[in-house]
Amino acid sequence: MDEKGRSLKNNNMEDEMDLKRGPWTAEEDFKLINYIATHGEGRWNSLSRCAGLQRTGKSCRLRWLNYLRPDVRRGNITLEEQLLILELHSRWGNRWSKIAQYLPGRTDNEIKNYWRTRVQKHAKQLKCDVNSQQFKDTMKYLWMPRLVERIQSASASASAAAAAATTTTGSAATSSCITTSNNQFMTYDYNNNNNMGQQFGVMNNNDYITPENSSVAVSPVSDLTDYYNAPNPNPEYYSGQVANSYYPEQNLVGPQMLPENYFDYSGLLDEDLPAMQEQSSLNWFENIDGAASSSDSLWNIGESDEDFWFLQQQQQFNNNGSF
DNA sequence: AATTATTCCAACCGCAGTCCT
DNA sequence: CAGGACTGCGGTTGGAATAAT
Repeated sequence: MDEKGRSLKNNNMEDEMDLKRGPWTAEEDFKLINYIATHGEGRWNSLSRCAGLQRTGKSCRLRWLNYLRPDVRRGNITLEEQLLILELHSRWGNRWSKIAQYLPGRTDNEIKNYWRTRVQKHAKQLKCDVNSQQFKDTMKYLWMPRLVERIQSASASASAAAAAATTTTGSAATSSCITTSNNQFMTYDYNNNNNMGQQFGVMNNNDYITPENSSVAVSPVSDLTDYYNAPNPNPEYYSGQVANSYYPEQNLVGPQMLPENYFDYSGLLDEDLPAMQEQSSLNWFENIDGAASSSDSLWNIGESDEDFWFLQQQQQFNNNGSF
């Protein structure tokens, strides 16, 4: 047995050597970092030997990728990251590495852990299977809109604070926009009290350029309120048929038909994702971190309140058969 | 304060696909 | 082309930390 009490199955020649398992020591980390700094990564088995580590190549690779790599982003998963994880998981399922590609600095392992510990926990609390339609609907119609609401709330607070700090006397923001690196944006219409009023959509950067012309902004854009309130140019945009084309695995007809102004991610297209990746970071995550820190995680801080709220909503759903 | 339960996450495993000789 | 080595992925485990009793 190893340090963690696991049985040591020898499935290749390397394991028959006296290789170390279990937690890495600082000395081992140091050796690995130094070696990679000099020689680069890859060829993990030989790397392990050459670096003087009594570890399998696999173990070295994992340690480097999940922990030691300089661009590994540590700390709580932000609200925005949670939102993206939920969205991408609904799209791709347990394709953790694929999902991780769109959360710069986050590892597949971390996302997988997040899903198992946080999301599955809530499915358990609701006494439903994490893969059930009920839970998927709950995520789509309750959690994700709720997350957007919280994100917008946090960004609105940040904007207000920033405005106060600069003693700017602009008009009151009635809506807020988070733009991403390319042409993704999330918006919440504060004139619409319906939680389902949030949307994901696509706009060109030409349409909205942030004050700093940065790739990202969390800023009041009251002048865009009309834009968001305007009838959608494509009426089918919100139709069940269109929704079904984005969520083909779900039969969104009848009682499961999407509510009007449902929480729509249709603007987040697969072909947009590589562009997001190219930006090397989803700056909107970075930008909102400070603002979101007070409500760091839906499932962390204030968790009991969220749980209560969530269970209430779920109960309502159970009573009414709809949200 | 002590004990028990729960949560979190680093590290492991087996498997499948790819690369190399 | 075959077979072994390597790499990457998703699933699982178990110990440390934290919360609840």
